[in-house]
Amino acid sequence: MPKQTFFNLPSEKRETIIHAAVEEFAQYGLENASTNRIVENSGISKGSFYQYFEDKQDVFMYLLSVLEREKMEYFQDRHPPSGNMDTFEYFRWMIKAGMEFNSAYPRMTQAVSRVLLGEGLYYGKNFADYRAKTTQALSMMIQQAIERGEVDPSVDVELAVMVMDTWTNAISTYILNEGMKQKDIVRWVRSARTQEKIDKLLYVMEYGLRKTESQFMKSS
Amino acid sequence: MPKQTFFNLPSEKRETIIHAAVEEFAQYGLENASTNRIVENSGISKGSFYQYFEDKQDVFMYLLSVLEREKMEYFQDRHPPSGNMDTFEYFRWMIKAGMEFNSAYPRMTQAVSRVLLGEGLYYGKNFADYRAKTTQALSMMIQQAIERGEVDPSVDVELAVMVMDTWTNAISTYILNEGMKQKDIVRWVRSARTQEKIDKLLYVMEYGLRKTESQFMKSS
DNA sequence: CTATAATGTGACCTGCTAGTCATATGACCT
DNA sequence: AGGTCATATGACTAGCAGGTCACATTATAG
Repeated sequence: MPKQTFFNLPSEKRETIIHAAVEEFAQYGLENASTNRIVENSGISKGSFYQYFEDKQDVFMYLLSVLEREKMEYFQDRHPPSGNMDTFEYFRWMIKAGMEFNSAYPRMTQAVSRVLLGEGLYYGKNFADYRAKTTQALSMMIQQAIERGEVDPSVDVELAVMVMDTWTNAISTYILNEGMKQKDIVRWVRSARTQEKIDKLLYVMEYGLRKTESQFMKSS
Repeated sequence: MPKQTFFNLPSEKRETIIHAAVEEFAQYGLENASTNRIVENSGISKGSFYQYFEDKQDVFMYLLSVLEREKMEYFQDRHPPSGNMDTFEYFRWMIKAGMEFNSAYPRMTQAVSRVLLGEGLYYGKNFADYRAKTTQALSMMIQQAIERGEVDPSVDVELAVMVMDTWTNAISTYILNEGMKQKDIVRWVRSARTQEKIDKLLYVMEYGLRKTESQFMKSS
């Protein structure tokens, strides 16, 4: 938490500092953010910065708490349309409200999610070519599946690619991170438990994809 | 690409260098990797490093190409069990083969995917508490849905949480990255096209989740 | 053996970082 | 007025980064 001196500041000055910090984190993430640049861009001195905060992590944690609070307020102001919703309707409503919030505070959200979720899987600058290969291969797979009659021809190919790509990456990340905790990673991957878990994940994806659109059209 | 001098090296020395680089990237990612440390850990001099490579990005690109090549070979050696597979069966087979490959070359894969996909959404060290809140909320949502009879009671709660969490993050990342390209992000988020895209994504997820396990049991 | 080319080396440069601290400013109280 | 305390400052330290370069070593050819 920031020190008391920070909260004693006139609110205008506080906001200038927060603004500079948000821009810095949005652009550079947490590790590569520079206190020097934050200080420059907010027009305070180096010494003052350390009189307000412990370090840059302290600033970030404060941002996180501010965003959390504002999001709570945002959600409370916009009660769900109907009191007795299906859980999935409720989840859908939450996602939509979240999107609205994100687009209302884009830089703030970007700063936080850049740190929490990384640079974003789909938009790394340098590796666009490399990623293009993957998405193209997936795209061809889907098109083939449509030709074979395995997938509804009205399916949005681009969307299906995003679904499959997301799951490929999520599973890969899961295997690496969870697997590194095991003493024998190969054995763990081949174990019935792990295989079943992955099968279920893929089944959820597959079952959703097989007949998306025509069902979707009916249900909406 | 590395310079010719690198390829002239005895293969043992080359592998030592590659090994050190893999470890460095796996631990620190690309931006925070240190050439000094790579040099120390591989027992070569600073000057030599720059006689072999342009810079650390050059090393990484080489790693990427090596991994790509080895993965190709790995997949070619293990032909799919049956020639005439359903596309989803094929995708499932590919994911499984990918898992096998990852667990056979864990550090190498980790190094590359740490750079391409970020630190991994689910395993960032510092924000475990923060993320726990989200997963707990989702967990309660699923349990409630089961009690209400909206979701099959045999559903694996932990798995459903992972599905919902993955999509929450994927959508959030998509909105932020794609939205920042628009001149009016709020308008873009509210547009029929964007809303429909998100609806379809959520529908794929929902339709897959609603009746996962009992169907899964039948089909496997 | 000598001459030439290729490879190896680490001290050194510049530029950045996080964080400190002696000093200066100004507000408020007696 | 003098005294006290919170706040503001930026030069400074120590450390690490990427990258260079004059020189040392080794291999190859004549």
